Amino acid sequence: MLSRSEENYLKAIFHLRIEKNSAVSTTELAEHLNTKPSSVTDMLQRLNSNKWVDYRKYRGVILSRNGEQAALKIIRKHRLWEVFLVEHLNFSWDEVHEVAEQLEHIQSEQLTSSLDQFLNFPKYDPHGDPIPDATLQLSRRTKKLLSNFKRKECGVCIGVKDSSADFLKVLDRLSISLGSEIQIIDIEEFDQSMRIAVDGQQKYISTKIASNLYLNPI
Amino acid sequence: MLSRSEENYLKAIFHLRIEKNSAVSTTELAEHLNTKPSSVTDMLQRLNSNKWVDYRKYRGVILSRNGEQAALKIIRKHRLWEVFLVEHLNFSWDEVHEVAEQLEHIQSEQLTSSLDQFLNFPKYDPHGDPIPDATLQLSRRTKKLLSNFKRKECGVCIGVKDSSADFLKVLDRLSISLGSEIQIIDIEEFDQSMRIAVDGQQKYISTKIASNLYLNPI
DNA sequence: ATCATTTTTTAGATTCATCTAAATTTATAT
DNA sequence: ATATAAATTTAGATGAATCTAAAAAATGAT
Repeated sequence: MLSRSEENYLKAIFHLRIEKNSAVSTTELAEHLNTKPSSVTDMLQRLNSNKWVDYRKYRGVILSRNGEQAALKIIRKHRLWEVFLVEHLNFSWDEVHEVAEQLEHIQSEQLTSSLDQFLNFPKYDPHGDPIPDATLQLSRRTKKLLSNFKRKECGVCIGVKDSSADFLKVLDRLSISLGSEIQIIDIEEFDQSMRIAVDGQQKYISTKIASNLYLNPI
Repeated sequence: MLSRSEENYLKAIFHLRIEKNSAVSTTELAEHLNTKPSSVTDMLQRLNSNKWVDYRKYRGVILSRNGEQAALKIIRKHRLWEVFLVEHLNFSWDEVHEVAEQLEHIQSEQLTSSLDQFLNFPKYDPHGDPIPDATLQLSRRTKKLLSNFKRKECGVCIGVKDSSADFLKVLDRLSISLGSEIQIIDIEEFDQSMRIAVDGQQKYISTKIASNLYLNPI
């Protein structure tokens, strides 16, 4: 069985791999996990010899089939718990992450599947990220950063790229949440900042905000 | 902060202390925690130097004020999660323990108090054990083993002494659950086995069963 | 009160996950 | 192409939590 630490490594590799689409480097992992490159090397050697990852000295690491399945199981639990916390325990979307980081390590198939059922088999978590189903399949839908939209275009908010508490609080202040309908009214040539309508209400937003918000184009 | 292992020691000391009402010995702890006496000694020395327990060489251990509060917090979480699992995720009362053993270590005041509220501030868990409230106070009520009842006496089932899955399954088979009204019809002189009525239905039960079932006398 | 038995502690080793410092390999810039 | 910088790995150490084996203390039976 995987230790908690091994689980965290697999999850980190999974996430970094998606962001970059190439093998994940020791340093990246170390930064992501708040640890030192030398510790990462140690762990990668262990994970490699147990066939959870494919790791080559100096060349980075990718998940094996088993490692990917393991990572998906953890992500499934993480996101299901996030839904539970937000929908039933009144957590706000910037408060869930830390607790879900702990809950994702609970080992019980029965718990995971009952929770899934209790929540009515949700497909997306409170940040709009897809929840792997019981067979570990992920739903996919077109998502485009708001910053890539043009004047007059429209979309529904379906997720965030940066899910830091700071950013999520900004969105709360702008009354932007999952499902909000957003239309681009104008884009400032000078700095690419945008004037948008959120469910009809006009707002000004910076490029940084626009480049962290995912919309599903209408 | 306490490690998971330290938390388990404090909880074990708390439980064993209640059963015995005297200082808890190294060997008892080792048995309860499935570990070796020498490991227990090590841990007790650490817990002692951090003031979680009062431990004297060769004399056993009791919890300090802090240690007791810490133990109660863990027990509170354990029992709240048991209620959640049974009432909302359809776990049976013999399935909850193992999962609750994991969930009790999740660190989040907000989670504990929201869960408490979500469950409507339950006072007892699915085995009838009292749940410490937010101030860590335990409800108390008279409970008497069924084996100590006399002919004709009556009571309501409020808990079990042995909460092993095996015993709980026996109770399920006898349709005895928390809240069941039980009357002693007859006691066999020879072996103290009992004929009882459970919510009106007559059943035969062994002394061993009777001495593991708590009733609140009517 | 003494000795055998039981319990407990100490000493020393092991594994996991981490660290720092040094060595090595790869990448980059001229 | 080579030197310098950056990234990575290795070597050796540490602390938590455990173990086994040996030593020490407490208990209990005569």
